[in-house]
Amino acid sequence: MSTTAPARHGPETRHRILDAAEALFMEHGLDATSLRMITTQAAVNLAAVNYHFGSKENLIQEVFQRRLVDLNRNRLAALDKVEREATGGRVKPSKVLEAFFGPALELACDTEHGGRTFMQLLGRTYTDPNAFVRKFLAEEYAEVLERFLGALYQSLPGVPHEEILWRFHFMMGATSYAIAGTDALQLFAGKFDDADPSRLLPRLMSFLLGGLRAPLADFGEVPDASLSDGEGAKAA
Amino acid sequence: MSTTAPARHGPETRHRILDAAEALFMEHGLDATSLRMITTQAAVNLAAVNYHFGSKENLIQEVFQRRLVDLNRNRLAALDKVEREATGGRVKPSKVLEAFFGPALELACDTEHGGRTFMQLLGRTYTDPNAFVRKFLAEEYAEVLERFLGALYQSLPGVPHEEILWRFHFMMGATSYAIAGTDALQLFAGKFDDADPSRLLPRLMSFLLGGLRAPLADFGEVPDASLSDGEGAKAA
DNA sequence: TTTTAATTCAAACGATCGTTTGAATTCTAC
DNA sequence: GTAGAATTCAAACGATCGTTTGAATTAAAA
Repeated sequence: MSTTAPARHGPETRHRILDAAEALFMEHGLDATSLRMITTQAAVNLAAVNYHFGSKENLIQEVFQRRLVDLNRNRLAALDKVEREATGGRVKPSKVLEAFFGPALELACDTEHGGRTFMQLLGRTYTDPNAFVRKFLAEEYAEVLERFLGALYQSLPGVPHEEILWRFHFMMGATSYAIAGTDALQLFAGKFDDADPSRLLPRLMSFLLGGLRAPLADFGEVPDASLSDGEGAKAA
Repeated sequence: MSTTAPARHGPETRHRILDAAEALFMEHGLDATSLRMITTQAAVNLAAVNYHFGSKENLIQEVFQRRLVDLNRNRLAALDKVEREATGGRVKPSKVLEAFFGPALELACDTEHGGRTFMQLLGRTYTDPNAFVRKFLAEEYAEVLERFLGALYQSLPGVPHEEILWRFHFMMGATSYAIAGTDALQLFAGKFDDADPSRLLPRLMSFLLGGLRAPLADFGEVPDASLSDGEGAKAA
């Protein structure tokens, strides 16, 4: 008994609130989810939220940070690995994309521990108009975005940075929708035979690489080599 | 005077409410926008909303329908034109995409009559978890989606329909984010030198075509011709 | 002008929201 | 066991929400 953790209620209550909030935020949205819905599902007292988190806004922030810290750390670690193993200091664009979108899709495949739920929530939160949500999401992504954009710039020499920026924006959009919209958007309802996220990765990666390597629009002829990395689009 | 419309208050009040609602829904989201905010900005009485629209839900629905009816009619007309002018009954995939995404981006360029505001609102509403919003959006898109998917199937013979479905999903995601996220998402804040929507169309079209024509992921070698339409990606 | 319908208006309704309070309870330390 | 901090709890707070009401005002019809 002396080795087991003391039966303090605090941490356990916090976790139950975070889990319930995550699921309900995903199901109904941030605004439409009340603290009473959360505390009821978590089987804790209503006042527990303000006791442990201070406010609903802080709770929202912790729901996202809990997962985003790990996700972005995995992304940076994957980028480190890619750059370390780069032949001749030249990193393939496809490897950079895999380092960024791979960990996200991997988390989206985890249906056991709520990873899928969270990624669906995150995808739709990117466009949340709430000022405070946008602010802390921007802060959470600042470092990762800076590193990956720099890596893409280096891996695509000669391509204007602004074009890369736009295409990375497009890719984040396609990915977010692919994850968040699978069953959230009913437009394609009944059309997808398998919404299995594990089959999503190769499909999406192929699409993203095709988009990244597409000829530039407004500019003159650009050598294909500068937009290609010599590898087929059969992503991992 | 006899030729001018009678100075009835009704229609004018309706329009002012719809315009104010559209702008505020875009700025704060559907839930976070109260009827009091709307009627204050529209300079009409609070009860006018329930008098003219019945409920907030009906108001939301009319805000979207007012623009979507025209947008989707333009899309279908563009597809009709493309199919009519097709050489040998064979429609190029790029033409189908232009018929779908062109009118949307065109509307997104209209900053004078709120078209841009509406398209930003629409883009983020695609992932709204509200059940009733999803339902009427799905109804509004059902016919258009059916026609364009059929056109894509015909224009890409040999490509599994499920793959086309996924890629169309990816394309809608990239487009929605490109429009809705330009200044909604602060992740790229200060990085875009020009967020001019008119320059967005060629950029986006090139990206989408590149993604659509990318080699399939899980399947064996597919002849390039089946994914290409012989035209460069320098979209209109 | 008189009648009648359409529209606007100030005021209030009940419900729900996030948050706070202060006492009751549980755990930790001495 | 006792003191003291940590946590839980039922209850209430003020604010805001969408909606309704019924009278006042305006427009159209007679």
